[in-house]
Amino acid sequence: MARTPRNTLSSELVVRTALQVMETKGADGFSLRGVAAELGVGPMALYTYFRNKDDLYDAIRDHLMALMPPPPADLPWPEQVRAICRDLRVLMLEHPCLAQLLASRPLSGHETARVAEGLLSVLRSSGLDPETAARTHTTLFTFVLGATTWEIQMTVEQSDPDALRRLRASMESLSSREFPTVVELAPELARTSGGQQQFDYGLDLLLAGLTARTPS
Amino acid sequence: MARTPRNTLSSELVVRTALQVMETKGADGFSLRGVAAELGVGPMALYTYFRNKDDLYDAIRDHLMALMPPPPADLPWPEQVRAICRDLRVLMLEHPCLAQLLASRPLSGHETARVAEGLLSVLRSSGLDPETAARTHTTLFTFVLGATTWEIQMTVEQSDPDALRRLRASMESLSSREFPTVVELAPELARTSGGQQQFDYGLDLLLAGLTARTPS
DNA sequence: CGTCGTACTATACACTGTACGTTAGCGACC
DNA sequence: GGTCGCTAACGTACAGTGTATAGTACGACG
Repeated sequence: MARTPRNTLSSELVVRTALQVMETKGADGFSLRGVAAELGVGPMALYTYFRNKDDLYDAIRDHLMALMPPPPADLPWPEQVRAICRDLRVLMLEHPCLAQLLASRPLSGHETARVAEGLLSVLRSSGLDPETAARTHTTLFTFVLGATTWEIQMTVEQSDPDALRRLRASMESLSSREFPTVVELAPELARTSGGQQQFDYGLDLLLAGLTARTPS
Repeated sequence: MARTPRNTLSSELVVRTALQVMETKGADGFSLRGVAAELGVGPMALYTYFRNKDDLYDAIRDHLMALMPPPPADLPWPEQVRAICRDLRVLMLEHPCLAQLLASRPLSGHETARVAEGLLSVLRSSGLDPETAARTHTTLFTFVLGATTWEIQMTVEQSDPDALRRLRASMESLSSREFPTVVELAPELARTSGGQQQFDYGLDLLLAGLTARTPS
């Protein structure tokens, strides 16, 4: 057997390859065996560097979070918050698997902490007390997570013509007597869902509520 | 072979059993073979009623959405919105698999439309124009989805002592020089994340932003 | 040069979803 | 009442999955 020489692997290399496989085959088509094959290595070789698949997921997540730009200084704090949230959305859109990685596993890792530090310190230095800062952080994070996850979902779905056709069919099967508002607004919902405008609309609502409650 | 008599199955029965399996074994331990076994039937029997696993997922989702209570009338519209969002959160907490079912598949189905109709009609009759109503609906839905998905995630994680221990370890490994705010607020984050209070905090921000922009 | 730890391999197991072809129970019709 | 056809449920099979366990050869170090 043409045994691969030792020390050709490293956790860095495994993570990079895993990420590449994820972006190529999608998060669903991702498998340890696929990564191993890409590396020209047996499936069990990965277990030298990661305890299991979830462990590798965590590493990929942190690898992606490293791509988050630093928060822009020299702006009023609501604008800084807005920028961070937008940056996270953009990163998730560029790497759709990130959405699933963030939603399905608890946060951990150095780079993830770095991003949290950025947002939390802005909130704290804006005058929010510790509890409110923590609550606001969680609210903003889960908002971005939910909104962007949904946005990705929609765009994936609309790129599959078969699924799109079935979705249209199920929409048109709705009685406009039973669900008048849904039928009326279906075009609006389809048109507006997704996109930066939709995201900013929700983010603006949150920030408006937030600035309204902070003492001047 | 003791062949089971014909017409012992029905889509209703399959969905109910599938839901039961999901709540028993968790959404991850769910499998078609598990459902079939529970029904005392071969795996392929399910394909008479559902085209594939995703199709069954959609049916389960709609089955759960049927449990959403009707929106309470005779309240100012922001309170109606609040009630609907809270009801959806409660339903998701009672049936944790619902979170994944909502996040991973496009919406469809009769009961799902019923819920959407409830929220949309409140928004419309509050005076919002069609586009804003649609945007607001999407914002509220994705907020509830993100916040509650995260809440479920946290509670699941905190019930697994092994994962909890590793999470604490990774928290304590953070340098308080590099991440002072994260370290400072870690207790707050752990204490406040999850729970109705956290949910209501975010919901209040959204509603405050919303009422601030509606012409009296 | 010998030895030891470990990075990688091989094999195996218990699963998964589902494509394909078969069979038998039931309702309907003669 | 007997027969036929439809189709619900079956059995088999395949290509995958994650990972437990045991083995093997290579690189570094004494």
